Parts: sequence; C-alpha cells; structure tokens
Amino acid sequence: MAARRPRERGVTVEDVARVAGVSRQTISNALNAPHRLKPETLERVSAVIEELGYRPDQSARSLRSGTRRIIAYPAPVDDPANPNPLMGGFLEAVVAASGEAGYRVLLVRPRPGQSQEQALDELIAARTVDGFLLSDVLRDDPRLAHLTGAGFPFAAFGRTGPDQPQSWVDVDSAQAVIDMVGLVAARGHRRVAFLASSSGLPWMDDRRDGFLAGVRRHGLAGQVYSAPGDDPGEIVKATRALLTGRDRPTAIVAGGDWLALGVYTVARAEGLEIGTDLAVAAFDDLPVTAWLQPALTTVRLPLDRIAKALISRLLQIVEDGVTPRAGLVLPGEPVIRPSLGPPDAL
Amino acid sequence: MAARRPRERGVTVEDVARVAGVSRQTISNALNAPHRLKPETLERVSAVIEELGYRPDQSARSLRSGTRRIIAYPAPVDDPANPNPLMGGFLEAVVAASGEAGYRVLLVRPRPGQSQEQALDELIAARTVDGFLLSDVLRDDPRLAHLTGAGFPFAAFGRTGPDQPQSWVDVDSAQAVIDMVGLVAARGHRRVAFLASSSGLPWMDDRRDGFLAGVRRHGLAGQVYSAPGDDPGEIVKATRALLTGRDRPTAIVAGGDWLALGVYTVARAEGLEIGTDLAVAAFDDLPVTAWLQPALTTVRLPLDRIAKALISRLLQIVEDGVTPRAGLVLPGEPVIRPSLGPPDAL
DNA sequence: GAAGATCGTTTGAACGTTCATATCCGACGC
DNA sequence: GCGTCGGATATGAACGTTCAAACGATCTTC
Repeated sequence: MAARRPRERGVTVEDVARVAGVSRQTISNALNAPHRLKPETLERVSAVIEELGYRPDQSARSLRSGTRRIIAYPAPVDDPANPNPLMGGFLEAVVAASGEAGYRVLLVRPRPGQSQEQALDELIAARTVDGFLLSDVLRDDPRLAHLTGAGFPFAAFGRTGPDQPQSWVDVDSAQAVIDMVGLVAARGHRRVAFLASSSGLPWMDDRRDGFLAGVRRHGLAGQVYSAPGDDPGEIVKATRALLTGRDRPTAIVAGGDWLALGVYTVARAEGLEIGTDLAVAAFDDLPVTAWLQPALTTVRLPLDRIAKALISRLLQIVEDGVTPRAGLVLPGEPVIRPSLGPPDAL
Repeated sequence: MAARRPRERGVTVEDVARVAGVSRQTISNALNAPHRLKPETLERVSAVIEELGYRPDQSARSLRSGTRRIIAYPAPVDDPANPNPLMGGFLEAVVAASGEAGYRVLLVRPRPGQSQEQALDELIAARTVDGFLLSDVLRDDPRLAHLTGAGFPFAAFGRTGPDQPQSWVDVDSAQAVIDMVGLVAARGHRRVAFLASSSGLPWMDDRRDGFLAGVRRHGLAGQVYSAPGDDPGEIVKATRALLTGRDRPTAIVAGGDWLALGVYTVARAEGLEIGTDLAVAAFDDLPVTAWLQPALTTVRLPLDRIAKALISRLLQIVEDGVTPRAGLVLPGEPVIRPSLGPPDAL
C-alpha cells in the first residue's frame, strides 16, 4: 500500500493578499462584500484572484461562517417496478435551481440498518448541510415531524402538517383532474372511471379526490378502481376488470402515466380503440409515453417551477430565517393529445 | 427581512471531553483510532459520545485533515427524448456504495455559461470534494484529460485513454452482444440486423462492433441500421425501413431497450408477431420494458457491481494513493425472455 | 478648527477538529 | 534502584477562512 500522497496545498487568501499587496480581509471582502472596496482596489484584487485561480477553501469558510452552501436531498428509494418520474426530471431541476443560488445538492440515503430520521440527525449533528429538500412526502411523514422538532430548515415537495413550517410546494393535482374530467364531460362522456394504484400516497389520493369532485360537478357516473400494487401484472388485472365489466366506462382517467400504460395494453387486447372507443387521460407526462399511439393526454408537473420555488423557500429559511406563512400550490399543466378523442367525440 | 437566527452551537469535542473527564484528543481517538484507547476508556467515552449525540463537525474535520468524505458526480444532462437509464439505477447504486464506505455524493452540474471543465476546477480549487465519479464517458472525454492533467482522483464508468489513469470500469458490451447473436444463430436465424441510434457514443459503438463480430463468427448475414436521433419518430422511421425493405431480417438486435420500443411499435403496425415472425433482443433492461408483450430479451447492466467497483477504485486512489494498473471489465447479464422466440424457433 | 461621522482597510481572534509532539505511568531488564 | 521502554492520554499548534473590532484618512458639521 503506497503512502497517502502529500497534502496538496492550494492557493490561500494569504497568497492572494501578498501578491495584491493588501490584507487578508480585503480579499475576503472582494468576494463576499465587494461594495466595501474602493472600485480600483476591487478591480486589482479581482485580477489577482483570477490570475492565481483562488477559491476559498469550502471547509474553512464553512467552519468559520457556519454556512455550508449544501442542501441535502434524501433520495427516494426507487422501486424498479414503479420508477419514480421525479428521480429524473425533478432531481435535475433541483440541481439546476440550487446551483444558480450557489448551493450544491448532497444526495443522501440511510445506511443499511439506519432509519430515515437517524440519517437526518447524522447530517444535522455533523453540520454537513444547511437544510433539507424532501420529496415524496407522505401524510404525517415522520421526517417532517423530526425536522420540525429539531428546528432544522427544510422545504417539502408535498404538504406539511398544520403545526409544521409551511415551507412546502405542491401541485394542485385535484384541480388538474377536475379540469380533465371537465374536458372528458365536454366530449360527451357520461360513464367515467378513475384508475388508481396502491393508495395511501397523498398525490394519488388528491388525484382521486379531484376525480370524484369532477364527476360530481359534471353530474357524471364515476367509479374508482384501484390496482393493489404498481407492477404491470396487477395494473393490467385491475384495468381488465374495469374494461370488461358491465357498464364499461367510455373514458378513463388514470392516476398516473404508468397506469395508463396498463390501459393501452388492455385496450389493445380487447380491441378497443383509444381516442374513439375509449378516451384516456393520465398524469405525470413521463418520457416513455412518447411511444404511445395515439399520444397520451396527461398533466405535466411544472418541475422547474417546483424546484425553483422549493429552493427559494428553503434558502429564505436558511439565509434569512424567514419561514413561509403558507404553502405554495402550483397548477398542473394539461397536455391535450389524441388519446382524449376529438372535441366532438361522441 | 428578519435577522439571521443566532448561530446554533452544536456539541463539540470539548463538551464530550469535559463530561467524560478526558482530553480532546482522547475523544478524537475514540472515533478515529479506537485501538489506541484502553478498552474501559473507550467504553466510557463511547457512552458519553452516544449520550450527548456528538458528531465531529464535518467542516472542522475536513479543514484539519484535508479529507472531505465527499465524492462529486457530474450529473449527465438528461435528454427527455432519451431518458438515461443510469440516472435512476446507477445513481442509486452509487449513493449506496459510497454510503457504505462513509462517503457522500455531491451532485454537480455546470452553471449556465460554465464549461464542464470549469465546473470541475471550481470544486477542486475550493477543495469541496475528494474525487470525481464520471459516467457517460465519451471517447477522448475532455473531463478525463482535465482531471488527469490536474492530477485529481477520479473513476470512470467507461474506458479512459491509454495515457490516463486506468481507474475505469466498463461493461463488456461487445461480448454480451456476441453472445446474444449466438443465441439468435442457435435459433436458426440467418438474416439479422442491428438497430443503432445516434452513433459516436462509445457504448453504442461497442454494441455494434459486438454485433458485427457475432455475425462474422456465426456466418450470418448482418446489417446495421442507424436512427439519426433518439426520439421515437426517428427510431420508428429507421425501424420501418429495416422491416419493410427487401430481405427482411428475421431477428433484430437493438442497441438499447429504448430502440426496441420502436421495433415493437413497427412490428405491431406491420402485423409481425414478435417471438415468432421476428426475434428481438436489446440492451439495458429498462423498467419500462416490463410492459412489453411478449417480454423483451435484453442484457442487464450489473449496476450494483459497477458502482461498488468504481467507488472502491476511486477510494483506493483517494485514501491510499494507489492507481489501478488496468481497467475492470464486467460482463453484462443476459436476460432471456420470450421475445427471442423458443429455442427451436425456425 | 475640533468633534464627530463615514469610508476603506487592517488586525487579532475564533470556528472545531486532528496532527505532531510531549508527558505521564507502570512494567521490565539488569 | 535506576534507566528504558511502550502504551495511554494530554497539550500546543495548525488547517484557512470570516467575524468583530480597531484603525487611519477623508469628509461633515457647527
């Protein structure tokens, strides 16, 4: 085993100060409070900084200032049977949004045998991060309670409890589905079904509630079917029951694009033509659906806006100590495609 | 704007030392070199550490010791038209593997207007991370040259150049495709085609080369078709040309599951039954393919093993200064499913 | 023209840890 | 009984930065 190679020493503030002929603190100010410097000094110092390629040592800066410029994102455990659409697009958006604010994203997950809360505590106690960004927030999510108890900054994609910081952002799933049901009703459909998967997930519940509100408002006959799980077999089974029973619905609103894949599969097997025999709408706008024929009507999550809002709220807590007074609800973006059928379908 | 809230002071090494009735260094040793303590001291100290919930401040530790316990992973830019299968599974595996080694993963990406190399330099200069984990490595990837030039530790999923550290891990794509062609040949197929997408990507080239080697070895008639891009329209167009031309192949090896989706789409439109009229094999084992009927034969990437090997190699460089003498090639795992047809197909 | 206010810059200290070295203490050899 | 060794613990210094306060110079004010 070779020896650990010698510690490479980088450019320090002293080096820059010496070359620029000013003091340490002036260098520090040039970076952190440039308005305090005389313009000509700033220019000279900046040139030297640039020339030497100086960047403040992140550890030293953190140690002294108490700010880490790092946000932790507990990665949701990705079930291969139900790939989380967020994992791709949302994470991207979060990294981009925090990058623009000068923060970086630390991806964390509990070690084997460690609870979620313990993992959070470890990061808090070691003062590794400034705050947490949570997604896939459940009702009464223990992580929220834990962070609230610890008084540690966080922002959540998904609603928090009434006695918790309202630093959340969520999509108005219910309204989006209500609107979708409206479009379905406008196309003359009377018997409509909602296809859900493993319930208990707040967003699925919201979407289902939106459906129920929608059918009530439009006076439609609406039924809810739930697949017991997320894998294709179970979804197909539930969908088949839905499409082969008595009073087959003429339109299906799926709780997610993943479920819509099941509808396409069963419809094809049953000889039903989507867009004419059966209107289909879903939620999420997963990239895979680009393959579906006819193209799937769905609701796109404004992931960029969500990420920006979350980061903005989190940093307001971290940097200014200001906790938002209310959550932020963003609209889903309906994407109308042929699966819904033409406006004058029936 | 409310005032920044008062700096919360955590438990420090001094606090623990006072309570345990020993010195600072003994606490430090209890965590970093427990063998140096008398067993009874260790036990007593550990109890106090536990009781007070002490964790060394990460910044202070890093500043003094020079090790950050953070690995940077430049997130590949995810093209929605071609969702990167790695983004999900690979990232997960990387986080898990580095977590077990006591490291965390920092997700980075260039700020707008910043080059990839500049983003790396920033992290190096600010001493934010101990090393880099790269994926989606291109031939002559500028990041490799840059890190090699800087002498900074990295490990790469994908081969590096001959004059660069051999700290890479890769999948033996060529061999996996050769084997797949062998299976196809064993089923009696003589006219076989390879479906590729936008070339220039090393893994796609490897897979194509494997195909060519396979058809040569088995004396088959093999042709290569390339879709100009990765979006469904282009893939479908290329696939249709392939399946409607003269001397239609009886088997298709796709360079990726994403491309196989096109084959299924076109085959259905053309009335070809997959598994009987047409054998199909692909690569990647994406979760979506669980929906395909008949199930898709493919090659699974051993993401867990890859991630473990990469982390292990990277940490050997970081911690011991040992650079691997040669790259590591791992086999792909063939997953035989009905799309290939029965063993005695033709 | 002296006292104060303002601006730009410098200085000493502190953040919390680990490194390098020193000290203590009992065991051992002769 | 004295020196030596070695294991266990303690002490001073250092990592590189920013904070808090001080400083000197210039500008106001009456």
